[in-house]
Amino acid sequence: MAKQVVPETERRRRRPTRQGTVLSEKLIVRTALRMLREHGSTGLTARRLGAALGADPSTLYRYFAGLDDLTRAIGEELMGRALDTWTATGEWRSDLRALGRAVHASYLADPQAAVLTASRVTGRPREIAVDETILGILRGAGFPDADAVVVYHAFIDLTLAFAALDAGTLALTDEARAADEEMWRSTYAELPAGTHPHIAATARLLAGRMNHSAYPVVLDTLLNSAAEQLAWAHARRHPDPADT
Amino acid sequence: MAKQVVPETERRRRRPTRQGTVLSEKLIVRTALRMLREHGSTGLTARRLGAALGADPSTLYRYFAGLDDLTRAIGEELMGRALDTWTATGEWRSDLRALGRAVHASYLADPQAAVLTASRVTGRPREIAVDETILGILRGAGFPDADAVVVYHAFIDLTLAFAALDAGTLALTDEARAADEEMWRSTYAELPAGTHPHIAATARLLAGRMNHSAYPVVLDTLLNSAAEQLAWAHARRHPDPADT
DNA sequence: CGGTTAAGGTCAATAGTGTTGGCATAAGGG
DNA sequence: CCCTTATGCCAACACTATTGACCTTAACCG
Repeated sequence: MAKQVVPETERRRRRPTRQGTVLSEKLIVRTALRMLREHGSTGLTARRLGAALGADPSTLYRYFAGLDDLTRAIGEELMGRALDTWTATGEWRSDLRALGRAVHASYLADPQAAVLTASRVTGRPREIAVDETILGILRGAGFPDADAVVVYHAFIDLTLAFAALDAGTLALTDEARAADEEMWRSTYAELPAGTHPHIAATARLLAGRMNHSAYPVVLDTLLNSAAEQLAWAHARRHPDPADT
Repeated sequence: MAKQVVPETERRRRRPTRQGTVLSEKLIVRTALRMLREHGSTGLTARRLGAALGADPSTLYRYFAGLDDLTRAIGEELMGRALDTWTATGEWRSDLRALGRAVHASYLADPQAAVLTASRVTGRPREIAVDETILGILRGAGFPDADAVVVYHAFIDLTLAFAALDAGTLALTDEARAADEEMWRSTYAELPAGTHPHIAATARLLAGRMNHSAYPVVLDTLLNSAAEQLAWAHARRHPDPADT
């Protein structure tokens, strides 16, 4: 059984569960997100999700090919949320910055889910929509296709990579985070200047920095570099007589 | 049992296993890396590792507090390998670039292990050594402490984030990768120009790009930006009369 | 409406997982 | 050479994802 999953759009009969709830992909994904929030990034199990839905765990396999498939659907949901909070202004740089931050923020809003999904390509509609949007912004700004593709690649990978990394620290349980911070204080902050002069000298500054994400800083350097690249490409096509 | 683990340095008695092998932290970590390479990033299990070592699975708990602890030790091993392949030249930019690439390469050399460890801070000696080295390069180059900390933070997070992301695609089993690439061709490459004009227009270029890592490109933009920052900081302290 | 079909629910079972308490044996210090 | 105890093994527990068989009932067609 459960070999083939009926696509959500062709689903016809909706039999209520023994406990009364009527299932749907959306309900399952939303419940899964809640489970992740409540029980941590390893707390999403078929049994637990089934119990929360008032359904047998095996029922999930009528909607998803496996937990892996469900995971991709969760990622798609996060991408969709990011796209929904974003609006275009027409200025390519601020549009890209806003879009990157929206994706990053959307993942960080559900860190436990982000940990599971950020490094996976889903190939689902809203993810494709994000890609199309980014390429559209770049090409609309005048980037030659070859340059647009390079910037697009760096932009999307950078954003997802930081989403995964930053979500990782947020997703720790309170307990684990406390242990981590304690570890930090007891090792990094206490290193003797004799063996580790540079860490010792900057320990105070480090403590203030490491709590924040480096994503905004790196994103801006990428956008700056892209802007220069665009200027060159433009100059090459419309040479300024004063430059010769 | 297994509540407290004896530190490797204080280990005295080494009783051979029933099948003759003599255990050690190093041997366990190396064997774990092999298991990951052979069986994928989810293929490291206590039972399997025990079998490969010729020991009972529970014996592992005499060496590590849990599989989680073992995972951190694996990350530490990858960091150490990166540091071993790197040598300083004294030129801060090329040193940083080489170090970043060494870490990135070390993780990608064991992608399945990298997936498990790249987003975790171990706090172990060789990881700290890498941090100390980076800060040393930056401060030695003349970066004021505040700037050095910002660049350090961006540098290390960028490197680890891309290591995790890029390892993720490399770590897929041949089967899963084939499915992924097929998915890519059947969705992205086939999107009609009507609904997704920008992806359609650049599909060929994208296919060539997405196989490579965006890390080198982004790393260089970060180093360029840092160099400018350094020039400004330097100019502020030694104003050039010609600039006024 | 009434009959038929199969979607979509449940149940039970399989083969795996991390982890721990209890026990035994042999290594190495005194 | 004896004693202690570190370090190995065994058995058990409470989990996990997933599947095949079964059964109920929703929805379509005449």
